[in-house]
Amino acid sequence: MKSFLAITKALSDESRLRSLLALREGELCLCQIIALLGLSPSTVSKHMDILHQAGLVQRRKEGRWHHFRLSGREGTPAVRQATRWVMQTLADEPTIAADTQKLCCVRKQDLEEVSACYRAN
Amino acid sequence: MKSFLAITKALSDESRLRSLLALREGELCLCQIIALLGLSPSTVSKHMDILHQAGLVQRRKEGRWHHFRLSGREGTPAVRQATRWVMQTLADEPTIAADTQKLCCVRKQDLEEVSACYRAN
DNA sequence: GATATACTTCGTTAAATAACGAATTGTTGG
DNA sequence: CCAACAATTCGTTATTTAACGAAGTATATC
Repeated sequence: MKSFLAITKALSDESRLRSLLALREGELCLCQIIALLGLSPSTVSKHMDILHQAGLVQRRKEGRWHHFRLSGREGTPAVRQATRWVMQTLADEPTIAADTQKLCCVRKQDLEEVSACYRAN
Repeated sequence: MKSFLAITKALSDESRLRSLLALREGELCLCQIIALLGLSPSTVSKHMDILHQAGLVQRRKEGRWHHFRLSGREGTPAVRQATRWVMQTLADEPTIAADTQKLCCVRKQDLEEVSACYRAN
């Protein structure tokens, strides 16, 4: 029950849903998610921690950069089913379509560039 | 997005999850759910309203009694998928098993009896 | 029609949550 | 070693949310 509630609570925030959907196309660095959401680093870090605690995403550290990806096979059955549900239901949302656009640009940049960009704001 | 968030928010509270699971075996009257959860009528009424707004449950009024049931075929695809997920994942939870026991008794009583019981507290 | 009763609405309070910036941690490169 | 920097932790603030009881609404029964 507790772990199930961790999942539903993780899914009940728009920024976290957008982050999850953003990972559809593959791994992203925290700085890229910060650029996408336009929120402060501390806030985004917390969001990703909540998704990780719930088991919805996996993390990988490579030097200064922290990468996140969907749990996929590593997830529990509940997580896998939840992920399928979220992806299928939200894929056609306007917000998500816009994010996909934006991500397309973000992915082409160096990570250095991306973080320099949000530091400028 | 808004309607999806309505679902995830509705699912991110233990009392509401217990209520949903309780409806697995069929329709229940509000007073029966009050008896199950042991919360005040106003609180339970609010919980059921949140589940209804999210489309997860349907309501039916029969005189003084308000009955609730799972949306089933009446639900959107997102609702149906969410419901399957919840049911499959939580079916074996100890809390839910205990609720099932309790419900077994509650269902045998008259609705009159049931509400008299929580009014006593 | 009056009374009891099932539920809802409203106002209040306490706890959880999202957001931020400042300070801190850990890593890379000079 | 030190400066730059990606990310986290911490403390604060504003908003949301769960819970309750009191008052209101609607329905059955006398």
